[in-house]
Amino acid sequence: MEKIFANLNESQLQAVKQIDGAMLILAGAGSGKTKTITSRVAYLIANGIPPSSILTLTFTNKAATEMRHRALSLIEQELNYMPLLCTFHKFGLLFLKFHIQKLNRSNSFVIIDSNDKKRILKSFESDVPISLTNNEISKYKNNLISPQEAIAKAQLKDYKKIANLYQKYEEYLTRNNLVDFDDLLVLPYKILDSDKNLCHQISEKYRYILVDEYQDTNDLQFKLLQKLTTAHNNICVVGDDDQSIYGWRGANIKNILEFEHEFPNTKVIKLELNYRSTNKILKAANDLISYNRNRLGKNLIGTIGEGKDITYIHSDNENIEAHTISKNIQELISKGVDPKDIAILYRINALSRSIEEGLNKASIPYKMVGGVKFYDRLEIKDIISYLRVIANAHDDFSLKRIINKPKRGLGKATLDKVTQLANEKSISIFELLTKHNESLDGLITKKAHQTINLFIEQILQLQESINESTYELIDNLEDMFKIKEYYSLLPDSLERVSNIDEFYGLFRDFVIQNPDLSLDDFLNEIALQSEQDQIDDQSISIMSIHASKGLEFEYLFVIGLEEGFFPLLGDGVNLEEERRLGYVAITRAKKELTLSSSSTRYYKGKRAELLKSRFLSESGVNKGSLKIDKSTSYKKGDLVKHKIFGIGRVLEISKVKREFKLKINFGGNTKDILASFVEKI
DNA sequence: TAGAAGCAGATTTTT
DNA sequence: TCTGCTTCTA
Repeated sequence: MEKIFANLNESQLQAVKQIDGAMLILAGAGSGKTKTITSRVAYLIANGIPPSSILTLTFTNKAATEMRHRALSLIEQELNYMPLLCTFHKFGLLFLKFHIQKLNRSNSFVIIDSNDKKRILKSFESDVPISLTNNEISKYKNNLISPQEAIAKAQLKDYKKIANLYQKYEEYLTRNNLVDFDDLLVLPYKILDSDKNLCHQISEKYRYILVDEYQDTNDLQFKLLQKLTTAHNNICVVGDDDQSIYGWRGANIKNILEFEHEFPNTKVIKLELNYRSTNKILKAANDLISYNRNRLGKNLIGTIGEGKDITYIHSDNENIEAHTISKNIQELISKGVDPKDIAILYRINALSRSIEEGLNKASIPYKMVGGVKFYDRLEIKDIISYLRVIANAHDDFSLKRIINKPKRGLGKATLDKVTQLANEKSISIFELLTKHNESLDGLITKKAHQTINLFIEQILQLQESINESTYELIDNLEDMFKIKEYYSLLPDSLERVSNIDEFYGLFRDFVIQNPDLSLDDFLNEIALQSEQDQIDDQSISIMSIHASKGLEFEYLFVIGLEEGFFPLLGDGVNLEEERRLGYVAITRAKKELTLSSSSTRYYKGKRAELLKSRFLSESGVNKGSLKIDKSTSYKKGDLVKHKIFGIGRVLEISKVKREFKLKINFGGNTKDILASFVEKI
């Protein structure tokens, strides 16, 4: 027990020691959130709660892994049962493995990732943009709206189309026994919702539920938690409303703001002591976030001293900015600072280019976090597609991806004909090629037909081979299709081939470590795995602010503090969420923070003139920057000045998400403009 | 069928 | 400006 309590402050101790009931732990940045949650798990077990009745849910595998390690290091007794500590999605996967048959589906399903989803949608050939369709389908699913309901509800033409695509997509998934990320939460919810007994049983099983990063839960995750707590009220959530930055993805900040109302007798504990940053950095963060209204309210209190002033750099353009920052970083490194303690953050990935150039010129090695993910790489996706086809030959989608890779002379023309015929017969392509092989006669060239037959033969052979040994599958696959050889002749061959080797190694490891699991299991496992951020020990890191969440750096640079870039302005932008992003960015810094802005920036082929970000003044870093007075109000008839349109008169004032939108008449031209873009004169 | 040229579109993205 | 995808041509 002493080991568990060691190094916990009073509020942390309180959060750890209360076993029963609902609890909301508001954990500010750097306040020892992980320590608290893992100590709590250890404490529950030390108090005789069976590990099997504790469920801890996180958002990332990384968080889950780290917590598992830390919790286990605190648990002193021998465990014959590990407490389940995993991501929401993994939990959904485990649940579906046992219960998906309640929906009349087989548990040999395969998980598809968001790229696969887009490709499937694309194959439906619609004139509605894929990204919109993709998002809307996700929304439908998360709001538990069925395709039929969506079709019935749709008013606009495009939405009718989207609703139809949604239906097609869902049919495609069930037909191919595929499951997307949304399904991993939606389907378990549906099952629990329709089967009260099972719901009660599961809730009884997990009598103690902990949720990490609660501010990022969406409506469905909330509903799922309600189901899991039908038999009790033992739910402990940890989060920080000020760090809610995934609203655009469906995370609902209301979940944390209204937690106390949803779960009876909630005990609220605030962790405000910060063990990460200097007081100066914390003050900037506190000042900035104080401009938000939609928050529970808390302050970060420093524990490690004043520290240095925040540095502010303003440059004429992004190249000078990159140069200056590179120089500063060189200086830090020459003073003996470890490069891995340095990071550069930006709001949008497009800003990385100039910085990368600057770093390259200065010969500073860097690691870009959150670039192309390992499993998203072309060569890896190809091999995964091979494995998928071997696991489930009716996966048309994967089959199409590999049927001409390596090139075997099966082009678009052939493939289109085959696809069309399969569609006509309402069977999978594989089925067409095996059972109705003769129907291809005359349809495609003789050569193509022969090639297809050989290909099918090879796939069938590999399918046979896994019954004997999964371990050798990879070697057989490589022997048969020479994928490495194919990639060794293409650009970036060195990297690609080494990626392939790494993947092969991963596969073999998995088979050795999980001899009972099937190829399906392997595929599902990797679908849920994002890249483990292996931050290179040798180099500094550059990444988006989103990607920096949960990380910390001694020396931190945040670039692009300009109106329009950060905060990003435009359609559907939520200024408070932008501000929370600013808060997340600032609170990543431990020792020294540098904020940087530029007067102009090349973006989408144009050089844009920019104003300094309001966040600079709100955080007290640059008083002279654009200051948006909380009390500034416009009246009809006020004269205002716009950088481009010049002087105009306000005709109308409306409010969009806490921002004022003005209708302004510029010499006869009427325009809608956000108040932050004009100056009152 | 495979490369070359032409063209739209370009926030953030834990799973 | 740069990327990734479609269309064009040998």
